[in-house]
Amino acid sequence: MPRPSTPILSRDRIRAAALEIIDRDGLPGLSMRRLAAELGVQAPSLYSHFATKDALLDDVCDQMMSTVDVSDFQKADWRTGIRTWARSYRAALAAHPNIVPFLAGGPARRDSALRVADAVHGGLVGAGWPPKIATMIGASTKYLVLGAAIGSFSRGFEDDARVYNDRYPNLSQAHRLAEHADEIDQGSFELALDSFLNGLGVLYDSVATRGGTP
Amino acid sequence: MPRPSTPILSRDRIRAAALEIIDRDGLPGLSMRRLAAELGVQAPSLYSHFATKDALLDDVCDQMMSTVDVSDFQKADWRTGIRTWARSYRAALAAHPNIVPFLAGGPARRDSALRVADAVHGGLVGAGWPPKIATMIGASTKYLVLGAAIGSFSRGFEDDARVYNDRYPNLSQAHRLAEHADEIDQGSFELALDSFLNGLGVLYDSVATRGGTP
DNA sequence: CACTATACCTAACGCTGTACGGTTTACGGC
DNA sequence: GCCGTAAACCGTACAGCGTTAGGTATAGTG
Repeated sequence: MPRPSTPILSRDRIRAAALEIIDRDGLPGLSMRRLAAELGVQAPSLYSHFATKDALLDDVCDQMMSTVDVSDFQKADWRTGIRTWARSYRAALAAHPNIVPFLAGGPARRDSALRVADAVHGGLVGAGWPPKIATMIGASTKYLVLGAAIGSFSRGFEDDARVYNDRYPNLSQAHRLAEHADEIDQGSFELALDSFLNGLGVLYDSVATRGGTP
Repeated sequence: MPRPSTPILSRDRIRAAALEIIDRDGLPGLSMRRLAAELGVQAPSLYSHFATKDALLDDVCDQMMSTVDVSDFQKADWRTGIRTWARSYRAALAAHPNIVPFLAGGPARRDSALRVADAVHGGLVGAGWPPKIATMIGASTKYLVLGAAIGSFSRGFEDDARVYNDRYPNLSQAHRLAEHADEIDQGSFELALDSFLNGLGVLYDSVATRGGTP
């Protein structure tokens, strides 16, 4: 079966199938053969559309990042800009947590990542932050989002209460974390974001160079 | 060459060699065969000491986490407790950044991780934080540290200035980030930690149940 | 001195990413 | 309408992966 009359594959279809497998079976569950099988095709055929597996994963990540919203840096004050950015960023990663370890490792040279970095830095400097600090605020926020996406805190604990009772008296309730994992993870993220922004507010008053939107 | 008169391998030696390879060649650079070769041994021999590769990596992580310092939760106020914990945590990860994606993915059921979680939660509750918020503070801090360790912000940018100038005006200086990567990453982490703690201070005054060390 | 557990070995299985070359079809130019 | 080229599949194959099974000689134990 050589070249088919209407193409079976397309970059979009491959991307979508790959993301589906990753969501369902985890990052190690994705192999080129399994992906190909799911698409009704042989593994090497995928290489007509993507140079390597990593290139495919890069593309999947790029697609995810395109939903990150940095528009508030131009429409609102810097706090709202950061908040909207961070929340949409986290939401994008939380929707596909299994790919985050790959995404986090890769460089920021992808187009969509640069688009975001540009908007963030521009927004902060425009609001009066010194460039050096603006860079660090961008980095800090990224840390928070990546960390929240990669290390679902609550899911790390066993459900079995007996593990904790004897030796870790302060963790006597830890086995119940898993039940409310999502709420706790989300609450922790919001707490961190709020506290971070509050703390930045104090700094802003002492270093901002011109009166942007405080 | 069957059983040697004096053992060639030991869990310690294997762990150390594995970490060395990971630091030098990255996480994908570690294979059981290469590790064995470096130890002057055949790959299956390693399975006399570790059940699987993941078990070995778990052990490496556990060893790294043993240097995390939570003693200030008992010796000082909660801010200092968090600060010392977060800094030693970050330092432990920054010393071996290549293993962080694995470490972050794994569960928190390892002994050293539970020891830390217990001390953190106990320290915060003891200082007057409501248990629910104490949990979230622990999670938030972990997010920050993991994110800072996994996503070295500055290293994500190309050195080539031309990449940015045309399309990303706000990133005109981005190519110089790599030069000062370490300082910027450290500075960003400290900025986030400071702001986070400052923000928490405000919250503390309104929710703490008894007057710990404010 | 015999017995067993240990700590290495070799061989092999099924899996991985991917390079190669073959085959048929779709498409643009004459 | 024919032809050359590029595209999009196929099958085969290779090196390397984690891991299992079974062999062998030594160390330690009764």
